[in-house]
Amino acid sequence: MQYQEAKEKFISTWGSLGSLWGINKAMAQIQALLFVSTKPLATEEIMEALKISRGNTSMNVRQLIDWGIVTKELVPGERREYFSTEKDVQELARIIAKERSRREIKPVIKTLEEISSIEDDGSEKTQELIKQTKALHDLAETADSMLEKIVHQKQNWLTKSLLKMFT
Amino acid sequence: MQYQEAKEKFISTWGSLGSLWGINKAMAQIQALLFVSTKPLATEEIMEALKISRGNTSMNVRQLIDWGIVTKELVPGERREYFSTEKDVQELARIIAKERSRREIKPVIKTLEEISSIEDDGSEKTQELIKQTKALHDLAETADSMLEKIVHQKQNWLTKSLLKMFT
DNA sequence: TTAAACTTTCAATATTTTTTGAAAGTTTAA
DNA sequence: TTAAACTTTCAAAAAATATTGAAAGTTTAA
Repeated sequence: MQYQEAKEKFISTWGSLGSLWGINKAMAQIQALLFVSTKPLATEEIMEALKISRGNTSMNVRQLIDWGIVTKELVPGERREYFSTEKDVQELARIIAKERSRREIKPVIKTLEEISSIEDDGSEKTQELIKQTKALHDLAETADSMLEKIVHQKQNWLTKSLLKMFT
Repeated sequence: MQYQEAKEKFISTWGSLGSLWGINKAMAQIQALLFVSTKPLATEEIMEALKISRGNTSMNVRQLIDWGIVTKELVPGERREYFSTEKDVQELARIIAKERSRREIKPVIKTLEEISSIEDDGSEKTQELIKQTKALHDLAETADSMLEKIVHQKQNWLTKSLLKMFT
């Protein structure tokens, strides 16, 4: 496998993986492209490399910036914007974990809380609903607080956590 | 909020959450319905409750069985099949973690391994590709082995792991 | 100012994913 | 056997999601 092939394979693998971490294909591919690029890229270069439209590039780059994964690089004397992504995988993982918690897990916890606190009319089905939503609520809270604590450790959190956990 | 409303809210919340753990809406809704049901349900009852077609019900129940989340219950003297889901949330989480690792993380690790082991021609861009895919590969491996170890702990793994990790 | 060089927006279009429903398949009891 | 009671399959349709591209907007330099 040569460079070009390997690079394309990486971008497409990472792209189709987008759904796993909750972003769309183009967004994931742009991030992948920047991730292995040796220098910041401009809109035009991204369009060219991924064969996607200007509009698509613009919107998805904006979203990546929203997520805090991509930053604008201003090159002195140049008008156009260049983009680069966080290159440290652990930092990347921290950002993603934090955003997913905020965007998805937290709202679910809130909803489960609401549901599990409906009035208990004593019927078996109501009690089952309360019991099961409470159990899920507790699981979600535990998982989220785990995520949160992980996210607050900066350096080498994953490795450190692993060591603590299994020694 | 009354029982029926609460139940519907639970099913729809859980359903739209499906994407978070990698399954489609109908599948997640069926699981949610069974999760708060006080007894196993037949195809007809699921169709009725979720207003989905027979074909859709059949295929998604089958997938849930594939995942190991739902089991057939044979009621003596009845021909039709009844279905129920794992009711213990921790066991549920274990099954999901295990399946996602098998279906998604493991194949990605393999691909990253392939890409990061291309021949180093000495050029800057090749070295960057190798370096970055290696970093992702290592992160994915660490995360997956963490998941794997968690998954092997049976009782109260989440709580136990948390305690170990943050004390 | 003006206009060139860029970025953003969004309605229309294309693509992907999910769902339907009717036909085919299977199982069981008589 | 047969036929009733069920389940599965899958091509077509619908729904959801992503993408395009041209027009509108913005910024900068002269």
